[in-house]
Amino acid sequence: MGHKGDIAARTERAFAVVGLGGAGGVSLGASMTRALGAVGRKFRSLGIDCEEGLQALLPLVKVKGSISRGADIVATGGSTHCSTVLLNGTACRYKVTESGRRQIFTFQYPGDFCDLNRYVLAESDDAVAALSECSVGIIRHEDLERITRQYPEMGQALWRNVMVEASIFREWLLNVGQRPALARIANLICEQMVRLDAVGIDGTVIPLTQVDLADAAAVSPVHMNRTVQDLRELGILARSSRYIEVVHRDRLVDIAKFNGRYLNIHQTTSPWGPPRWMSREAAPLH
Amino acid sequence: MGHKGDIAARTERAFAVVGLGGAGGVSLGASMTRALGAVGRKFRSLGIDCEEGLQALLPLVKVKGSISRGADIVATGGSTHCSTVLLNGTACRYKVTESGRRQIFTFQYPGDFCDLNRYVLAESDDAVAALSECSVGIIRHEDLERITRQYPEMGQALWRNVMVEASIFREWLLNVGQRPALARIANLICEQMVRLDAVGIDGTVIPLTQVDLADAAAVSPVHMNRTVQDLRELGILARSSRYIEVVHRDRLVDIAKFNGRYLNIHQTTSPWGPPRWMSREAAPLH
DNA sequence: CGAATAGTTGAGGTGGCTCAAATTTTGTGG
DNA sequence: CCACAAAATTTGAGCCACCTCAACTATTCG
Repeated sequence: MGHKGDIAARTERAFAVVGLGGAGGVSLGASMTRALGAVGRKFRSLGIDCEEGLQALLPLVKVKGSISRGADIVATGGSTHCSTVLLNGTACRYKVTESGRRQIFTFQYPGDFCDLNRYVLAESDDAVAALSECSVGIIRHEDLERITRQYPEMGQALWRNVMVEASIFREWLLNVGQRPALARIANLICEQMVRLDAVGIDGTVIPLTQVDLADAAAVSPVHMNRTVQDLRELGILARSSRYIEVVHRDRLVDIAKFNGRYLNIHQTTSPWGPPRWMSREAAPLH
Repeated sequence: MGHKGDIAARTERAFAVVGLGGAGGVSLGASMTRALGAVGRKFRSLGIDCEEGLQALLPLVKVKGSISRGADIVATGGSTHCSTVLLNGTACRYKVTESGRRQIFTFQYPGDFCDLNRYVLAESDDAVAALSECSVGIIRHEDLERITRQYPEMGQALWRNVMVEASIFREWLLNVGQRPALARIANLICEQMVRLDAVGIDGTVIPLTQVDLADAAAVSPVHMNRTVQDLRELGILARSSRYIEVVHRDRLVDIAKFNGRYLNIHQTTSPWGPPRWMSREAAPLH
């Protein structure tokens, strides 16, 4: 308990000092600290408690700048010498068919790596687009290499990160392939709640439009809209525009029959209580 | 050219000698050599040319035995101290919804690792089932660890393997989410052709039933059947039972608008000519 | 040769799609 | 702060790709 907060605090402090060297103004410094803090939280959600490694890694993240909604953060294509981290905002990984239809593979939140696959594979045919104003950082592959050599736990975290991503793809495939629209959409929303909470963002407010969700759930925007309205009438979602607001978590989890084990989240930074979402036939606690 | 065959030959020799110690009878020995050879071909398809590493790895693969169609090779659940390799037969990775619907995530062929994710993640909620009589081998995680420490290239190969798997999941999600049944099924079949060829198995004969394919493409068995019949009438598939036989590769690739880049296959063991499937808007060759 | 599995066929139903237009919300420049 | 443009959401209507159910046939295997 005290332990968690402890590490978080030390992590942020480390950044304020090392990352910015005390040079920036108050406002920039604060936002930077918060931004890099997301990376720290992400690592913690992966079950890594290697403060030293984190302190070594984070100063190597160079803030690259801001990208506006609709623009690509990472484009299709060949290898690069560095990888991208989302520091602020919401993004999505996607691909487009020959006939122009877009499928979103995963949503990305602060702390998420955008193109770790390129670190290994060089060639990649998917892209990452900003779904809101985003700020991103980059880290050079050689730096990443050095860190993982020096702090094996950090390398493990990256492995886990990749594995969890793959696990998300599989769950989505199950979701899109086998569940009817309502359950499918409910599942999708549940996942976003949990993942947002895991990096310390309030999961009841999901920063995605209905159109974004439609491309993720593989339903038409029209049908997404109708389903959202159904969920509102059930008292589960709130009447909000440009984002989804969950007002009745439990009932949503119930409709979805959601089980978040596939996310492999180890610890939660969420101040919104214990991870109830794991409830369903989850942990062998007693 | 000569190079390829060279390595393959040496690999097989290494096995016959090291793996079996010259102890087994002719028939068992030969099938063993062939089985482990698949693992070698798999590594080569990943673009790894580390013969030493392979020679070190392969003797550590213990043949575990035979599993019959329908049975699970790897069940849902917690961590193990070893990973499983498919040596012979066809398998699939899958998961089932709360309402009993099955989604297949990928098909697996000789040489494929079944549960590399458990090496990293401990917990995994998907399973691997045999789709034919399968023989599998196991390798202990500590051995894997030693090998990858000693031969970094081998570790790279495992990374790549995981990344390519994830890439397949994404493509399938695009496929299931955004393409109509005919194109979807054509894509699916194209992928199997290419992947089989890549490990030296004739890709024109795909060892999958229509039911298996249906659970992968997320269409009902009835609709799969009707689509297969359509493809037959187009002269693309042959009239065959319990497997799919492709008689007109190019036309299938054309219907699918298939582009196999996402498979990241580096070299091909296939004696059936150059990888034409890569043709479509593929490499910047000239 | 029977039992099981895989494939085939017909008929009827529907979940979700497309098209198209209206309305609301948000962002932008003046 | 307003007016306009752009983006997001909403609504209605018609339709069709694919589904389910159910029975029948062909194949495989013990």
